Amino acid sequence: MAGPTPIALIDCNNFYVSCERVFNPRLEGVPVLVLSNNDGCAIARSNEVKALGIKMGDPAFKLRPLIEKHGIRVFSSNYVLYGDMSRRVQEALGQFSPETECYSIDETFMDFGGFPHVDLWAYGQEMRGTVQKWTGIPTCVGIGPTKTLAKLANVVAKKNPTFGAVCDLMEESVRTAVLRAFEVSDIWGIGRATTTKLAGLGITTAAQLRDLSPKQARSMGTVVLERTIMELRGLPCLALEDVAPQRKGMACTRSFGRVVTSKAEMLEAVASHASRAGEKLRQHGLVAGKLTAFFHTSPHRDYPQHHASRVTRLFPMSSDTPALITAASRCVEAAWRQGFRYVKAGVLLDDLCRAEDAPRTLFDAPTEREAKCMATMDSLNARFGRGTVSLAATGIEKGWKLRAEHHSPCYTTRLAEVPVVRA
DNA sequence: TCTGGGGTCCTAGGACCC
DNA sequence: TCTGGGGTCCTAGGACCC
Repeated sequence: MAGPTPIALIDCNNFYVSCERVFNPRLEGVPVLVLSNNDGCAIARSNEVKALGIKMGDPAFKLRPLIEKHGIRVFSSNYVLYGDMSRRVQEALGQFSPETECYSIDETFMDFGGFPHVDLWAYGQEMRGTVQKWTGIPTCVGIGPTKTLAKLANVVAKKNPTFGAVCDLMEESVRTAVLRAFEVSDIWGIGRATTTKLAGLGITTAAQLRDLSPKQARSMGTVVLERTIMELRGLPCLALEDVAPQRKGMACTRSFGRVVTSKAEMLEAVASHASRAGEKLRQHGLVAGKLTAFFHTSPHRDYPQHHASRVTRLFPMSSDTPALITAASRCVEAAWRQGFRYVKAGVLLDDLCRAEDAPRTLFDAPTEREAKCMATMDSLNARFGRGTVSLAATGIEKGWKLRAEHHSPCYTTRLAEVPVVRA
């Protein structure tokens, strides 16, 4: 009888930092930090930066002294570049398994079943080598009988150099030894709240959690915790999803580059988010049935706080920018309260479905003309750059737009920014 | 001065029904 | 004194992830 199917997780090391380094080799060996949108906080750190004690999510303004002292190279996040590099990594991985699940921008689950005579550790190394050669991105590989164990193995491969960047936990005895030394808070699916609860039971290692009775887990947590325990025991509860499921919601939200206090500016900002949301819907061939607009003050400040949010149905379901802007503006008008210092706003879309599956109504006959108009706008913006054509409601000045002061070039997707090699 | 953005899943509780 | 039992559907909020 065949054993359990090995699942591999390949994860790019410090992905955003590695992307910047591919095109700027001088960043090799020096501390590099990538900031979130609005240059707000740390979201990717080179090993040198991690060694300085800088944590994920640390606010940038608090890091300024460290940045200067250690000459940390700082970048605004460049999602166009990272997205394109991710696509290239995926392409390189395709040849190593017929079944892969692109789990996030820098992680892929792969079914390693079906080649039982292959040394999985060596196979993992070969895969890493190929990705490195094709894209310049360094990776680590974790292998185990379940997704949770593959994730865990990947963390071990990253942290513990003795594994040589590939950690295979298919062997029960190796697994037990590793689980005993693995902190429960580092397990996939165990966050802060659960860690605290488990600590109350004296559970601090992965091995202890594995040995907790699923019944007890169910009573103190949820079915999610119960599944994690089964997965730690090597019994798969989470399937490899090689076809991406239909997405259920979509969000376009941004912090402002500065505080917003006027309704006129809020209407502009929310109209802009609605406009981007429309573009995203059309890109995916989707329509939405529900729209939420929200805005709020900064929870980190002492000012009077206000969180505003309104939901509205879209009927008929739509991806039409003017329709979304109208709905979003109504929400803002209804929720607006003067006298607060707002720092963030957004538009959320729910009840998504494919445009062709949307229920018809008696009154949505004229959509063809609108669809044509949107298609024309999208193609102009694709050809000449985002924002070439936009609705007046989204504003002209956009003084509230976010900051990005350390942006690297779009090396791989914008012709004018392709790197030039001089002889 | 200054703290991201975009997702998923699960549960409890209310409304409603027979 | 003393007010059923069992469904469904929906939503808000929590927890977690990258």
